[in-house]
Amino acid sequence: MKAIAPMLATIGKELPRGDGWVFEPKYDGIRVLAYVNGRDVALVTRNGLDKARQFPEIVDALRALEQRAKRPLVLDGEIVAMHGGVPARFQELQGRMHVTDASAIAHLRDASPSSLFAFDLLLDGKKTLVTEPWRVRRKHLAALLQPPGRTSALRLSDVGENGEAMLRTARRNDWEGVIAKRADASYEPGRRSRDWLKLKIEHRQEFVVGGWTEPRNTREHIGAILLGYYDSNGDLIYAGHTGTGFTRKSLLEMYHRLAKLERKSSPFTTTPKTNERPHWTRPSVVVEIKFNEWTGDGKLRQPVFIGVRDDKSPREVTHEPESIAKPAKRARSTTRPTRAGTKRRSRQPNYAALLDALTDIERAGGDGEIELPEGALDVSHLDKIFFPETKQTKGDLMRYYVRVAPYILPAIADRPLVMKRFPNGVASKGFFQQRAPAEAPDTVRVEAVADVGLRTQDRLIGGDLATLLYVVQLGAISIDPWHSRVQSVTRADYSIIDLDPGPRAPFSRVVEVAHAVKDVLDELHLHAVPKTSGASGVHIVLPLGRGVPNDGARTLAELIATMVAERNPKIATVERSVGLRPRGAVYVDYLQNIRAKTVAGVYSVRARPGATVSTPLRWNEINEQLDPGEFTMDTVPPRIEKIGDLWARGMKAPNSLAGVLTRG
DNA sequence: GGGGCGA
DNA sequence: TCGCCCCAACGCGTA
DNA sequence: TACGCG
Ligand SMILES: [Mn+2]
Ligand SMILES: [Mn+2]
Repeated sequence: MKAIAPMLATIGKELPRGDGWVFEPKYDGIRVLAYVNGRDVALVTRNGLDKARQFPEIVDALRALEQRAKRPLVLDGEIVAMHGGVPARFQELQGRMHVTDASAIAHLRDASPSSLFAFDLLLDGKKTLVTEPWRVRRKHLAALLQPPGRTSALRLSDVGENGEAMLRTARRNDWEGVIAKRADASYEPGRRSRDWLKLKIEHRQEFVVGGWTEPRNTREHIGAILLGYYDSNGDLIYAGHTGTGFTRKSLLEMYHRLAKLERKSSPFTTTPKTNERPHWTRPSVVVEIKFNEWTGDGKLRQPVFIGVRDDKSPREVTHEPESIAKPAKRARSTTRPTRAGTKRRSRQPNYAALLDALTDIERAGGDGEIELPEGALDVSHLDKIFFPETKQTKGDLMRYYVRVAPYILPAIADRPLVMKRFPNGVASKGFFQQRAPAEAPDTVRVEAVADVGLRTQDRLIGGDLATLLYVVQLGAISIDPWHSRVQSVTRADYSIIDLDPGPRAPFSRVVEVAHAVKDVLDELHLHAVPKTSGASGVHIVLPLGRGVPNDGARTLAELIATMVAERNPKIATVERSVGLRPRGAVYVDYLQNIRAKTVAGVYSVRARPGATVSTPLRWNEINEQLDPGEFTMDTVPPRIEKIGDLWARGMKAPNSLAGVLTRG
């Protein structure tokens, strides 16, 4: 098949007036022409690269189309990352653009699926459609893709006649913009035509990277990349620099990419002055940049790195004219001045005084400093609502952990902590953090913990009050400790049977399975502490002696879990495939007993409405009346006062594994 | 929540 | 000074 | 060796 160059759009400055225009979303992905015949599928980018290998699901869909149509086809469209069944932003495609490893491609196909949104048809069998008006081509395309697939990797692009409405939808859904097309226009391969208008609602375009600057402080590899575009004389004009928008990974990738291209002299016609020491490169990497506006002197305001584009050649990168975007409005600041907190002195942890100090700080504006046995700790935003349903604040959470400190601290002593942080409360999205922040005060315990490979990673280690309250200050709601201690991360000191109710399993089913576990434990002469998970499950935890490797803990849990599942196949399963589990069964998960895996620790609050707590139980409390929702931040401290620390009591004596082993 | 970064 | 952005990633069982 | 799972 002969290669065709795609038709290109001109930047539109306003919505075109008059009839005869149609409007499509500006899909935010990779523009490709799809060549399909009985033998082959090619997905050719504007740069002439074939991306078929990277997007097998699209190739399969096109093959299936060819099987039905039984004729060669050439489609024009955009490869778009899909997120929850709807088109996502270009960033989501990043991970797939450059992958060449076959197994990685196969994995990504499901992990981050993509679709080809077809918006034009250039060849239909022997019939060339490029000279036909858009209207006719669209009709052929729609007929070809009948019925329109909604879940497939090949979809018909949206189109509408109402430009205003399409633009509103675009703004609401955070699209990049809208493409206006003349309904009676033919397809002009390779031309940037005025019959297609690109209406951009945000400032975004490609730039050529001409170098990078040294990082400052704790930043790694690269401070900022230096950006430019070509003017009509072929001069590379410096347009600004940006260091935001990178993940740790994309920053490292950019560094590797640029380091290979380093050269002595600046590629810019006029060498820019940079804040940090510059490194110059051959101008061959093209990046997509989002920015607020062009400044008066032709620089970018607030540029943000979006991704690398290898589907555009550097020479194509020019200063694109303004479209219909307006500079984003500055959001009003919501922070308020900080106030000095109450300072108190104590060598011993004086819990009552600490509770008072936290209350004072919360009432006095939320920010302050507390005095702990390990030293001072800054806290802030204690008045922020973390649990909207119950109106409990970050201060409430911190006071809870102070109250249970005598019980939770020994339980997490020497254990690496994984944080799931919710700086804005349970209603907003949280994020995991493994690494100890570089800026952690030296009152908190940070240690270099051996990784799986030959490296180490700085992690927070539990056991003291400063570290506990520091992670809460960072927005961690639950406390998630490793099953092993820093002294010996390869050896677990407890083994966990994790009862996870399936979607249709009531809590009473969990109770039944917990009983079944208890029966097996009794038979094997093992003892364990049951606790609510704080969510909808139960954890049953067996203390181990020293010297049990992680896989020993797993094997023990596996043995018990398997026996439980075999004896109670209707209500308990160890089947890992969700689809194969019996309806309403409880998943008896023994696979949490693995290095660096965590379950919510004992006495940990969970990031769920109601601030429920993972609470140790007496076996006789596990009955039909048990309601895990009763154990909350408010009810657990008085419960401990009343019945004591069931965890410490139950975990004191390690199990003897002799009986288990002799059993075969 | 807090640091790096841009402006 | 403010606004924006990032902040993880793997071993296992099954086929 | 790949895929789904937590
Ligand atoms: Mn669980
Ligand atoms: Mn689980």
